[in-house]
Amino acid sequence: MSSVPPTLDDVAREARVSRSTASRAINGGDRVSPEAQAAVDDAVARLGYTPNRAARSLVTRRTDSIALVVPEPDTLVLTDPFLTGVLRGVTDGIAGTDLQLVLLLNRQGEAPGRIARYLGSGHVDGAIVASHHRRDQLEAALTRAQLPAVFVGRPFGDATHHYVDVDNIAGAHMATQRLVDVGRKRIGTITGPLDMSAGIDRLQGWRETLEAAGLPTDAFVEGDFTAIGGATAAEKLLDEHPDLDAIFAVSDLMAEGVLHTLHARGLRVPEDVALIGFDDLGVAQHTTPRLTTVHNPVVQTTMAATATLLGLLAGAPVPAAPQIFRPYLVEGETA
Amino acid sequence: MSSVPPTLDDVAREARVSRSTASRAINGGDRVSPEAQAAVDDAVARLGYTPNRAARSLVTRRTDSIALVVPEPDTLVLTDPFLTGVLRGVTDGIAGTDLQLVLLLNRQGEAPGRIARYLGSGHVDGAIVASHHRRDQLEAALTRAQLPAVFVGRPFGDATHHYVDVDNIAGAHMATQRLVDVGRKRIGTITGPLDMSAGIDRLQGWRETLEAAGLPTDAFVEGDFTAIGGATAAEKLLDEHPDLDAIFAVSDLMAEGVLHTLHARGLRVPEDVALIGFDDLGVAQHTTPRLTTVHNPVVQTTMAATATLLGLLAGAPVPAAPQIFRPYLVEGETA
DNA sequence: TTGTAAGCGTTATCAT
DNA sequence: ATGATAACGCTTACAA
Repeated sequence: MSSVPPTLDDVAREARVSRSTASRAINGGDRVSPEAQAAVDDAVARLGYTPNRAARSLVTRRTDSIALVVPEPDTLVLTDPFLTGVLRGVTDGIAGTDLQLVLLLNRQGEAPGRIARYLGSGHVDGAIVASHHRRDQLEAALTRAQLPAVFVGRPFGDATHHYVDVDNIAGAHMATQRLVDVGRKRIGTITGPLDMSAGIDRLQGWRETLEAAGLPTDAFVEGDFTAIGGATAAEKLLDEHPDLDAIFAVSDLMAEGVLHTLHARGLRVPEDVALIGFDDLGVAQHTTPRLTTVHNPVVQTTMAATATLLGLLAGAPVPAAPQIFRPYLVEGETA
Repeated sequence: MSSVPPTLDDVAREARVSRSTASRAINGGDRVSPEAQAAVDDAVARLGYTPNRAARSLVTRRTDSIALVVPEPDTLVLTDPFLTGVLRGVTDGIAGTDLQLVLLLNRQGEAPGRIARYLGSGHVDGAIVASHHRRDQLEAALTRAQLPAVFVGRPFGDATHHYVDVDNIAGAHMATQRLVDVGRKRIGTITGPLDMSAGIDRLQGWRETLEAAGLPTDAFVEGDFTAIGGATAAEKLLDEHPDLDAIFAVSDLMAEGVLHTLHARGLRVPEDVALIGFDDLGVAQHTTPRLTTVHNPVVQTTMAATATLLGLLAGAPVPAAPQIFRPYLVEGETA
């Protein structure tokens, strides 16, 4: 009942072995006699011993923890189902391991660099990066720190970073093609942030599809992946292009906002304006009318990223190419 | 460009001072000459030095990190806006500090005790516990470990743990009273898990209000805070009590499920059955019709919990009583 | 198989 | 104000 936690020395004393033997018994038990092993196990149980990670990490140079980095300037993203999916993917991905998850979020009005500094100072063995913007200097920091890392979503720099992604271009193509197929001629889009690869790629998918169909590609407004942002962008888009008969909002949250704007303007969906979203992470099923969308396998994607990171940490050979997951169209009532 | 990170010794050498002086200069700079300070600052910048936390923590016996513990057996809670709010509250609460956040989630089908063990072994300086169930032995583990901790939501054991809470009884009262006020006579409830204090308290608030109004308190079914669970519970509730003219679902997610069930049965809301939820964390505004609910100030509550924890860590005097935040009714179209 | 001893990178104590 | 020096709790050669 002492106030200070027991140390390895205490265990060794209790088990009447040397500290080294105790250590060996505790870590896998290689080269320890059955008797010693039993004695140590006993002592550990009696004392309620649990190794001091700081001390261990000091000598092993491992921390047994990984970071989930979300360098998102907007705290509201926490509300985004995408992030929830990422979190889920990472926790599922490290289930069964002894790894701890350290959450590195950008903080309200905080000087940049804190995250980079943290990553650089050996407090974690590796990192999963999600919701990554072009401007944050994470990629450079990661390279500098030589920290094993896997991005969820294609990073920007030279192809030195590992990543896993959903095929955003294909997804945007599916969505846009659907609108073309149902006979829409004037198809606008509300993009994601254009400093994120998901934003860029989905815009590209939309544009290429329209070009292939011989339709105009001038109607787009940049959005921010939030519902309110989607509503606002829709106002702008409709003001500039009142003749639109379809909108592809590249996230369901934004599509929800668009729905709101369309409703406010008395436009019927899909009769007047067809609408299609992207993500299918729970939001689409709950809108009225139910949103047609493109399923984004985030959990799967993030689990793959985590698996890759674990491989990296284990010294596995570097995978040749990134894993790219395929999205698919989900029928709703809006397109 | 060496592969190993620079150590304090490197800095000291570079700055031409002793390691002790370097250390002092880095930590607050008490009792260091301006020259020495400058030299060290310079060296730190040149070398890109950042202290090794493990080493530091080994001697200071602090880890500069706190845990957010979510001992929730169901991984799906990650989707719950409540959790999102908690996460938000904690990150906001530690903004401006140097604290790191370690996320401790229950993992799919994992032996219990891992979290307790982790908390007990000095890897974090303190903990915020949310979504706590009676059965998990966290409280005991926390006491045993003498780890500073603050619960978000009243814990069960003897009153030894700090906590912050929303006044669930009052919130449930507001909701139920509203239903009474609009003339409903047969008011059922879908409770939260009854091994959680939020579940227990909201049920109590409902019951007391009905008793005071001279109405029956037999119509309740236990729910699980999820939308699907809410839908299922509503089926059961309506089967058992077809005469209900109002339902209080103690979370908006569950209320959403109830809405679905009512709709499926051709019951109009609020004409046939009035409905009121609890939380107001984004869900209520997006249902059709818009849900009447009770605002739950989670972010605020969790920030308070975090502030309390920081105080504890700083050795502040123990607050006499838990902070209890007050919910309030939010008008919608369903009651 | 076991134990001895040497660090891992910091901070803290105590002379100077 | 500064600098030796001794911990902190652990793992890991290396020797026995």
